[in-house]
Amino acid sequence: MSDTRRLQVLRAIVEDYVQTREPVGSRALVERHDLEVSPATIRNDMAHLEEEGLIAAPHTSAGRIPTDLGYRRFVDKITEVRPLSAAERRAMDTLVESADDHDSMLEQTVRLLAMLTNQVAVIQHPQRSTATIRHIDVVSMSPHKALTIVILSSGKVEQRMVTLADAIGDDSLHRLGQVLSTELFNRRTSTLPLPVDALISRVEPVLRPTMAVIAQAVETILESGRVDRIIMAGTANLARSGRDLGPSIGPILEALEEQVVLLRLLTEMEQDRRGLSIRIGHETSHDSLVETAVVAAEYGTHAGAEGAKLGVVGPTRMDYGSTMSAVRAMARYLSRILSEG
Amino acid sequence: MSDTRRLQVLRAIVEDYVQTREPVGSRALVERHDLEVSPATIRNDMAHLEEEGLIAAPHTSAGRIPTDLGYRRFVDKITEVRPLSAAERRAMDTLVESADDHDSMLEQTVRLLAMLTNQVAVIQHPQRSTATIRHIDVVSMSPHKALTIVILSSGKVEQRMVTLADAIGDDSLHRLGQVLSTELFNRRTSTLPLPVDALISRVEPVLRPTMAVIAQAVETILESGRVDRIIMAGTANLARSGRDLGPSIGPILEALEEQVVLLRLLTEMEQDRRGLSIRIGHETSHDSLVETAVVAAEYGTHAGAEGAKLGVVGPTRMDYGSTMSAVRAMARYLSRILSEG
DNA sequence: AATTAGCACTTGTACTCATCGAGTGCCAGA
DNA sequence: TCTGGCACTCGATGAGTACAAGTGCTAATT
Repeated sequence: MSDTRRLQVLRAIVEDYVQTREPVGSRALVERHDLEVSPATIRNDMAHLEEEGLIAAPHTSAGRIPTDLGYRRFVDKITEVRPLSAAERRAMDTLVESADDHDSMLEQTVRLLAMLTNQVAVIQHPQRSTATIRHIDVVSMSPHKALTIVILSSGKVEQRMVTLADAIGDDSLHRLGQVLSTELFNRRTSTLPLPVDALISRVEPVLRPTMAVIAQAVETILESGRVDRIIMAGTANLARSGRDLGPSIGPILEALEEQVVLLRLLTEMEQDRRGLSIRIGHETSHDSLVETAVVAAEYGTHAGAEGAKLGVVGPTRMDYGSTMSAVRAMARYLSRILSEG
Repeated sequence: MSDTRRLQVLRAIVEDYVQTREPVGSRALVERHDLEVSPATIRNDMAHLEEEGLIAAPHTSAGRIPTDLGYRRFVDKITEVRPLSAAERRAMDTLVESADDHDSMLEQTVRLLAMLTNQVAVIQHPQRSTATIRHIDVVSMSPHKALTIVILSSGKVEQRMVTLADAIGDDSLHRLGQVLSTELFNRRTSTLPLPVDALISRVEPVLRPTMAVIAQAVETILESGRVDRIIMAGTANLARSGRDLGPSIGPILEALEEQVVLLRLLTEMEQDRRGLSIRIGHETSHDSLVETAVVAAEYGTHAGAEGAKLGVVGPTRMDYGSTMSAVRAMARYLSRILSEG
């Protein structure tokens, strides 16, 4: 009773099903793959696999399809992470050229990932906790409006408009910015609250109410940096693989738009030894995602530090091999670019 | 031959069809609306309307459904822009609270609009041509990296990372920022190219190569401001109204992700006397949007100036009355907030 | 012990055919 | 100008049938 053949059968079932999107039977299996045994033998193996819960038959007289568990074993034990094709690598290299600012970098990345995988791609904004304050600027916009701008070591630029009680001149505002810059330089964004009183005492009395307002704004900016965000691309691909997802693409889109769900999922997911995190079907523990799988990888961190993830969301019936390779390559590529500068 | 009754019939057909999504027949019509005539009379009217191309029968023995032209007349001649409900108004008022920076303001707006209308909402980033430069900052990020930041009068903040050949100190970079700020203050973003040579001559020789790089970055930033962008929300709503759009929601999503299409469409659309722009079905002159309608309105401009638009995209079979009112109210509301500061 | 051939059985799919009902168009009459 | 009546069209629905794919099991084979 060769145990290895069973795995071979499972592999064949997954591959065929992924390709044809139809339940696969014993006859077709021996024909398409060079298993040197008869259909009857395969049937026995399939019966075993079914007992183990790795495959299931939608109807008595239909072939078998992999269960979530079946995909899981396939992913864990069988499939190899495929190397990237030349074309894919080339596509990635064009990315760096259009790398303007930090945000659009992420945006380009997620688009490319969506294109490469033909699926919905998502990327998490990097956690900001390790970033430090690089510079703070206060610019007058109108007599009673000022824009507070915080520049972080990660290259991210945050802004917030504040309303001032008094009309303050451009110069004075600018000075406030300088004070804030000096006082808070290199401070971790995660260490809150700010020493607002100390900051206020650094400026002459007439500016103090204004300083209070602006320090408050800075604090709000830093505060808001804690809630993560997600960028998404390729939702149209969802529709394309619509047949795989039943008529239920509505709920899926909703779940994706509801960034909270995805964020929690992404942060919960733990990387395996290959540097990938995968959740299949019910493993997502979210009802509207039972027919989808999430493949993700961390980026931007050197071993250990808590990092943000990027990945794709697609039907459980997806080509795991190439998806996994694309996601991992993308994560590595982005990490490299980000660390380079 | 009361012409007004015909319009009444058209209105009834549109309203019933929008509500029931089923072809509406003469009998149902007289029952549901208090037209004080017999079905036969209605049939005559319908025959006329069909001749005019306002309605059509999917099959010989089915009721009628409005054509694009029918919707068009309905929108132009019949429907009234409904006032907002109290709940809707309340929802809008909560918006201003979460109004952090400029970008997230737009983002919140488009989300709210999507929620209110249960449709896909889009918003165009404001044209920047009338904006002026408010402040420019150069911040050192690492020995050979600097972040160039441009703050515009519209409240928008743009950034770009540049690589420096020489290692330049924080102070020197800051001075470059000051020079740029002073020289370019209040300059229109649309007047390019920059007087790069003049700028360079303003700083001591040792900083000149650096200034060249940074001036170039500023120019790139201003340049890129010309291409508009679109923010979208509520794509999940597309799926919900899937039955109205046939199985074709894939192409629609693609067209929406392809921002160019939508951008051109939005800018082409002209406002009618009610302050609304509407394109129905084929009027969008885009194949994958033949089953959709776009309702948009300008925002952020005081009479005449070229402005950006916001709007929704939904099935032609939509509730035009409430959609129109929501879009217009949203545009006005946003305009007010933006002008207030 | 593993494999195979054969066979009865299940069940979803495709197809045909008849029926039904909603709705029309048109004509004749009010 | 409107209305009642009527013949006609055509999609939807449901029943019945044949078919094909695929299984599980048993008995024979290696």
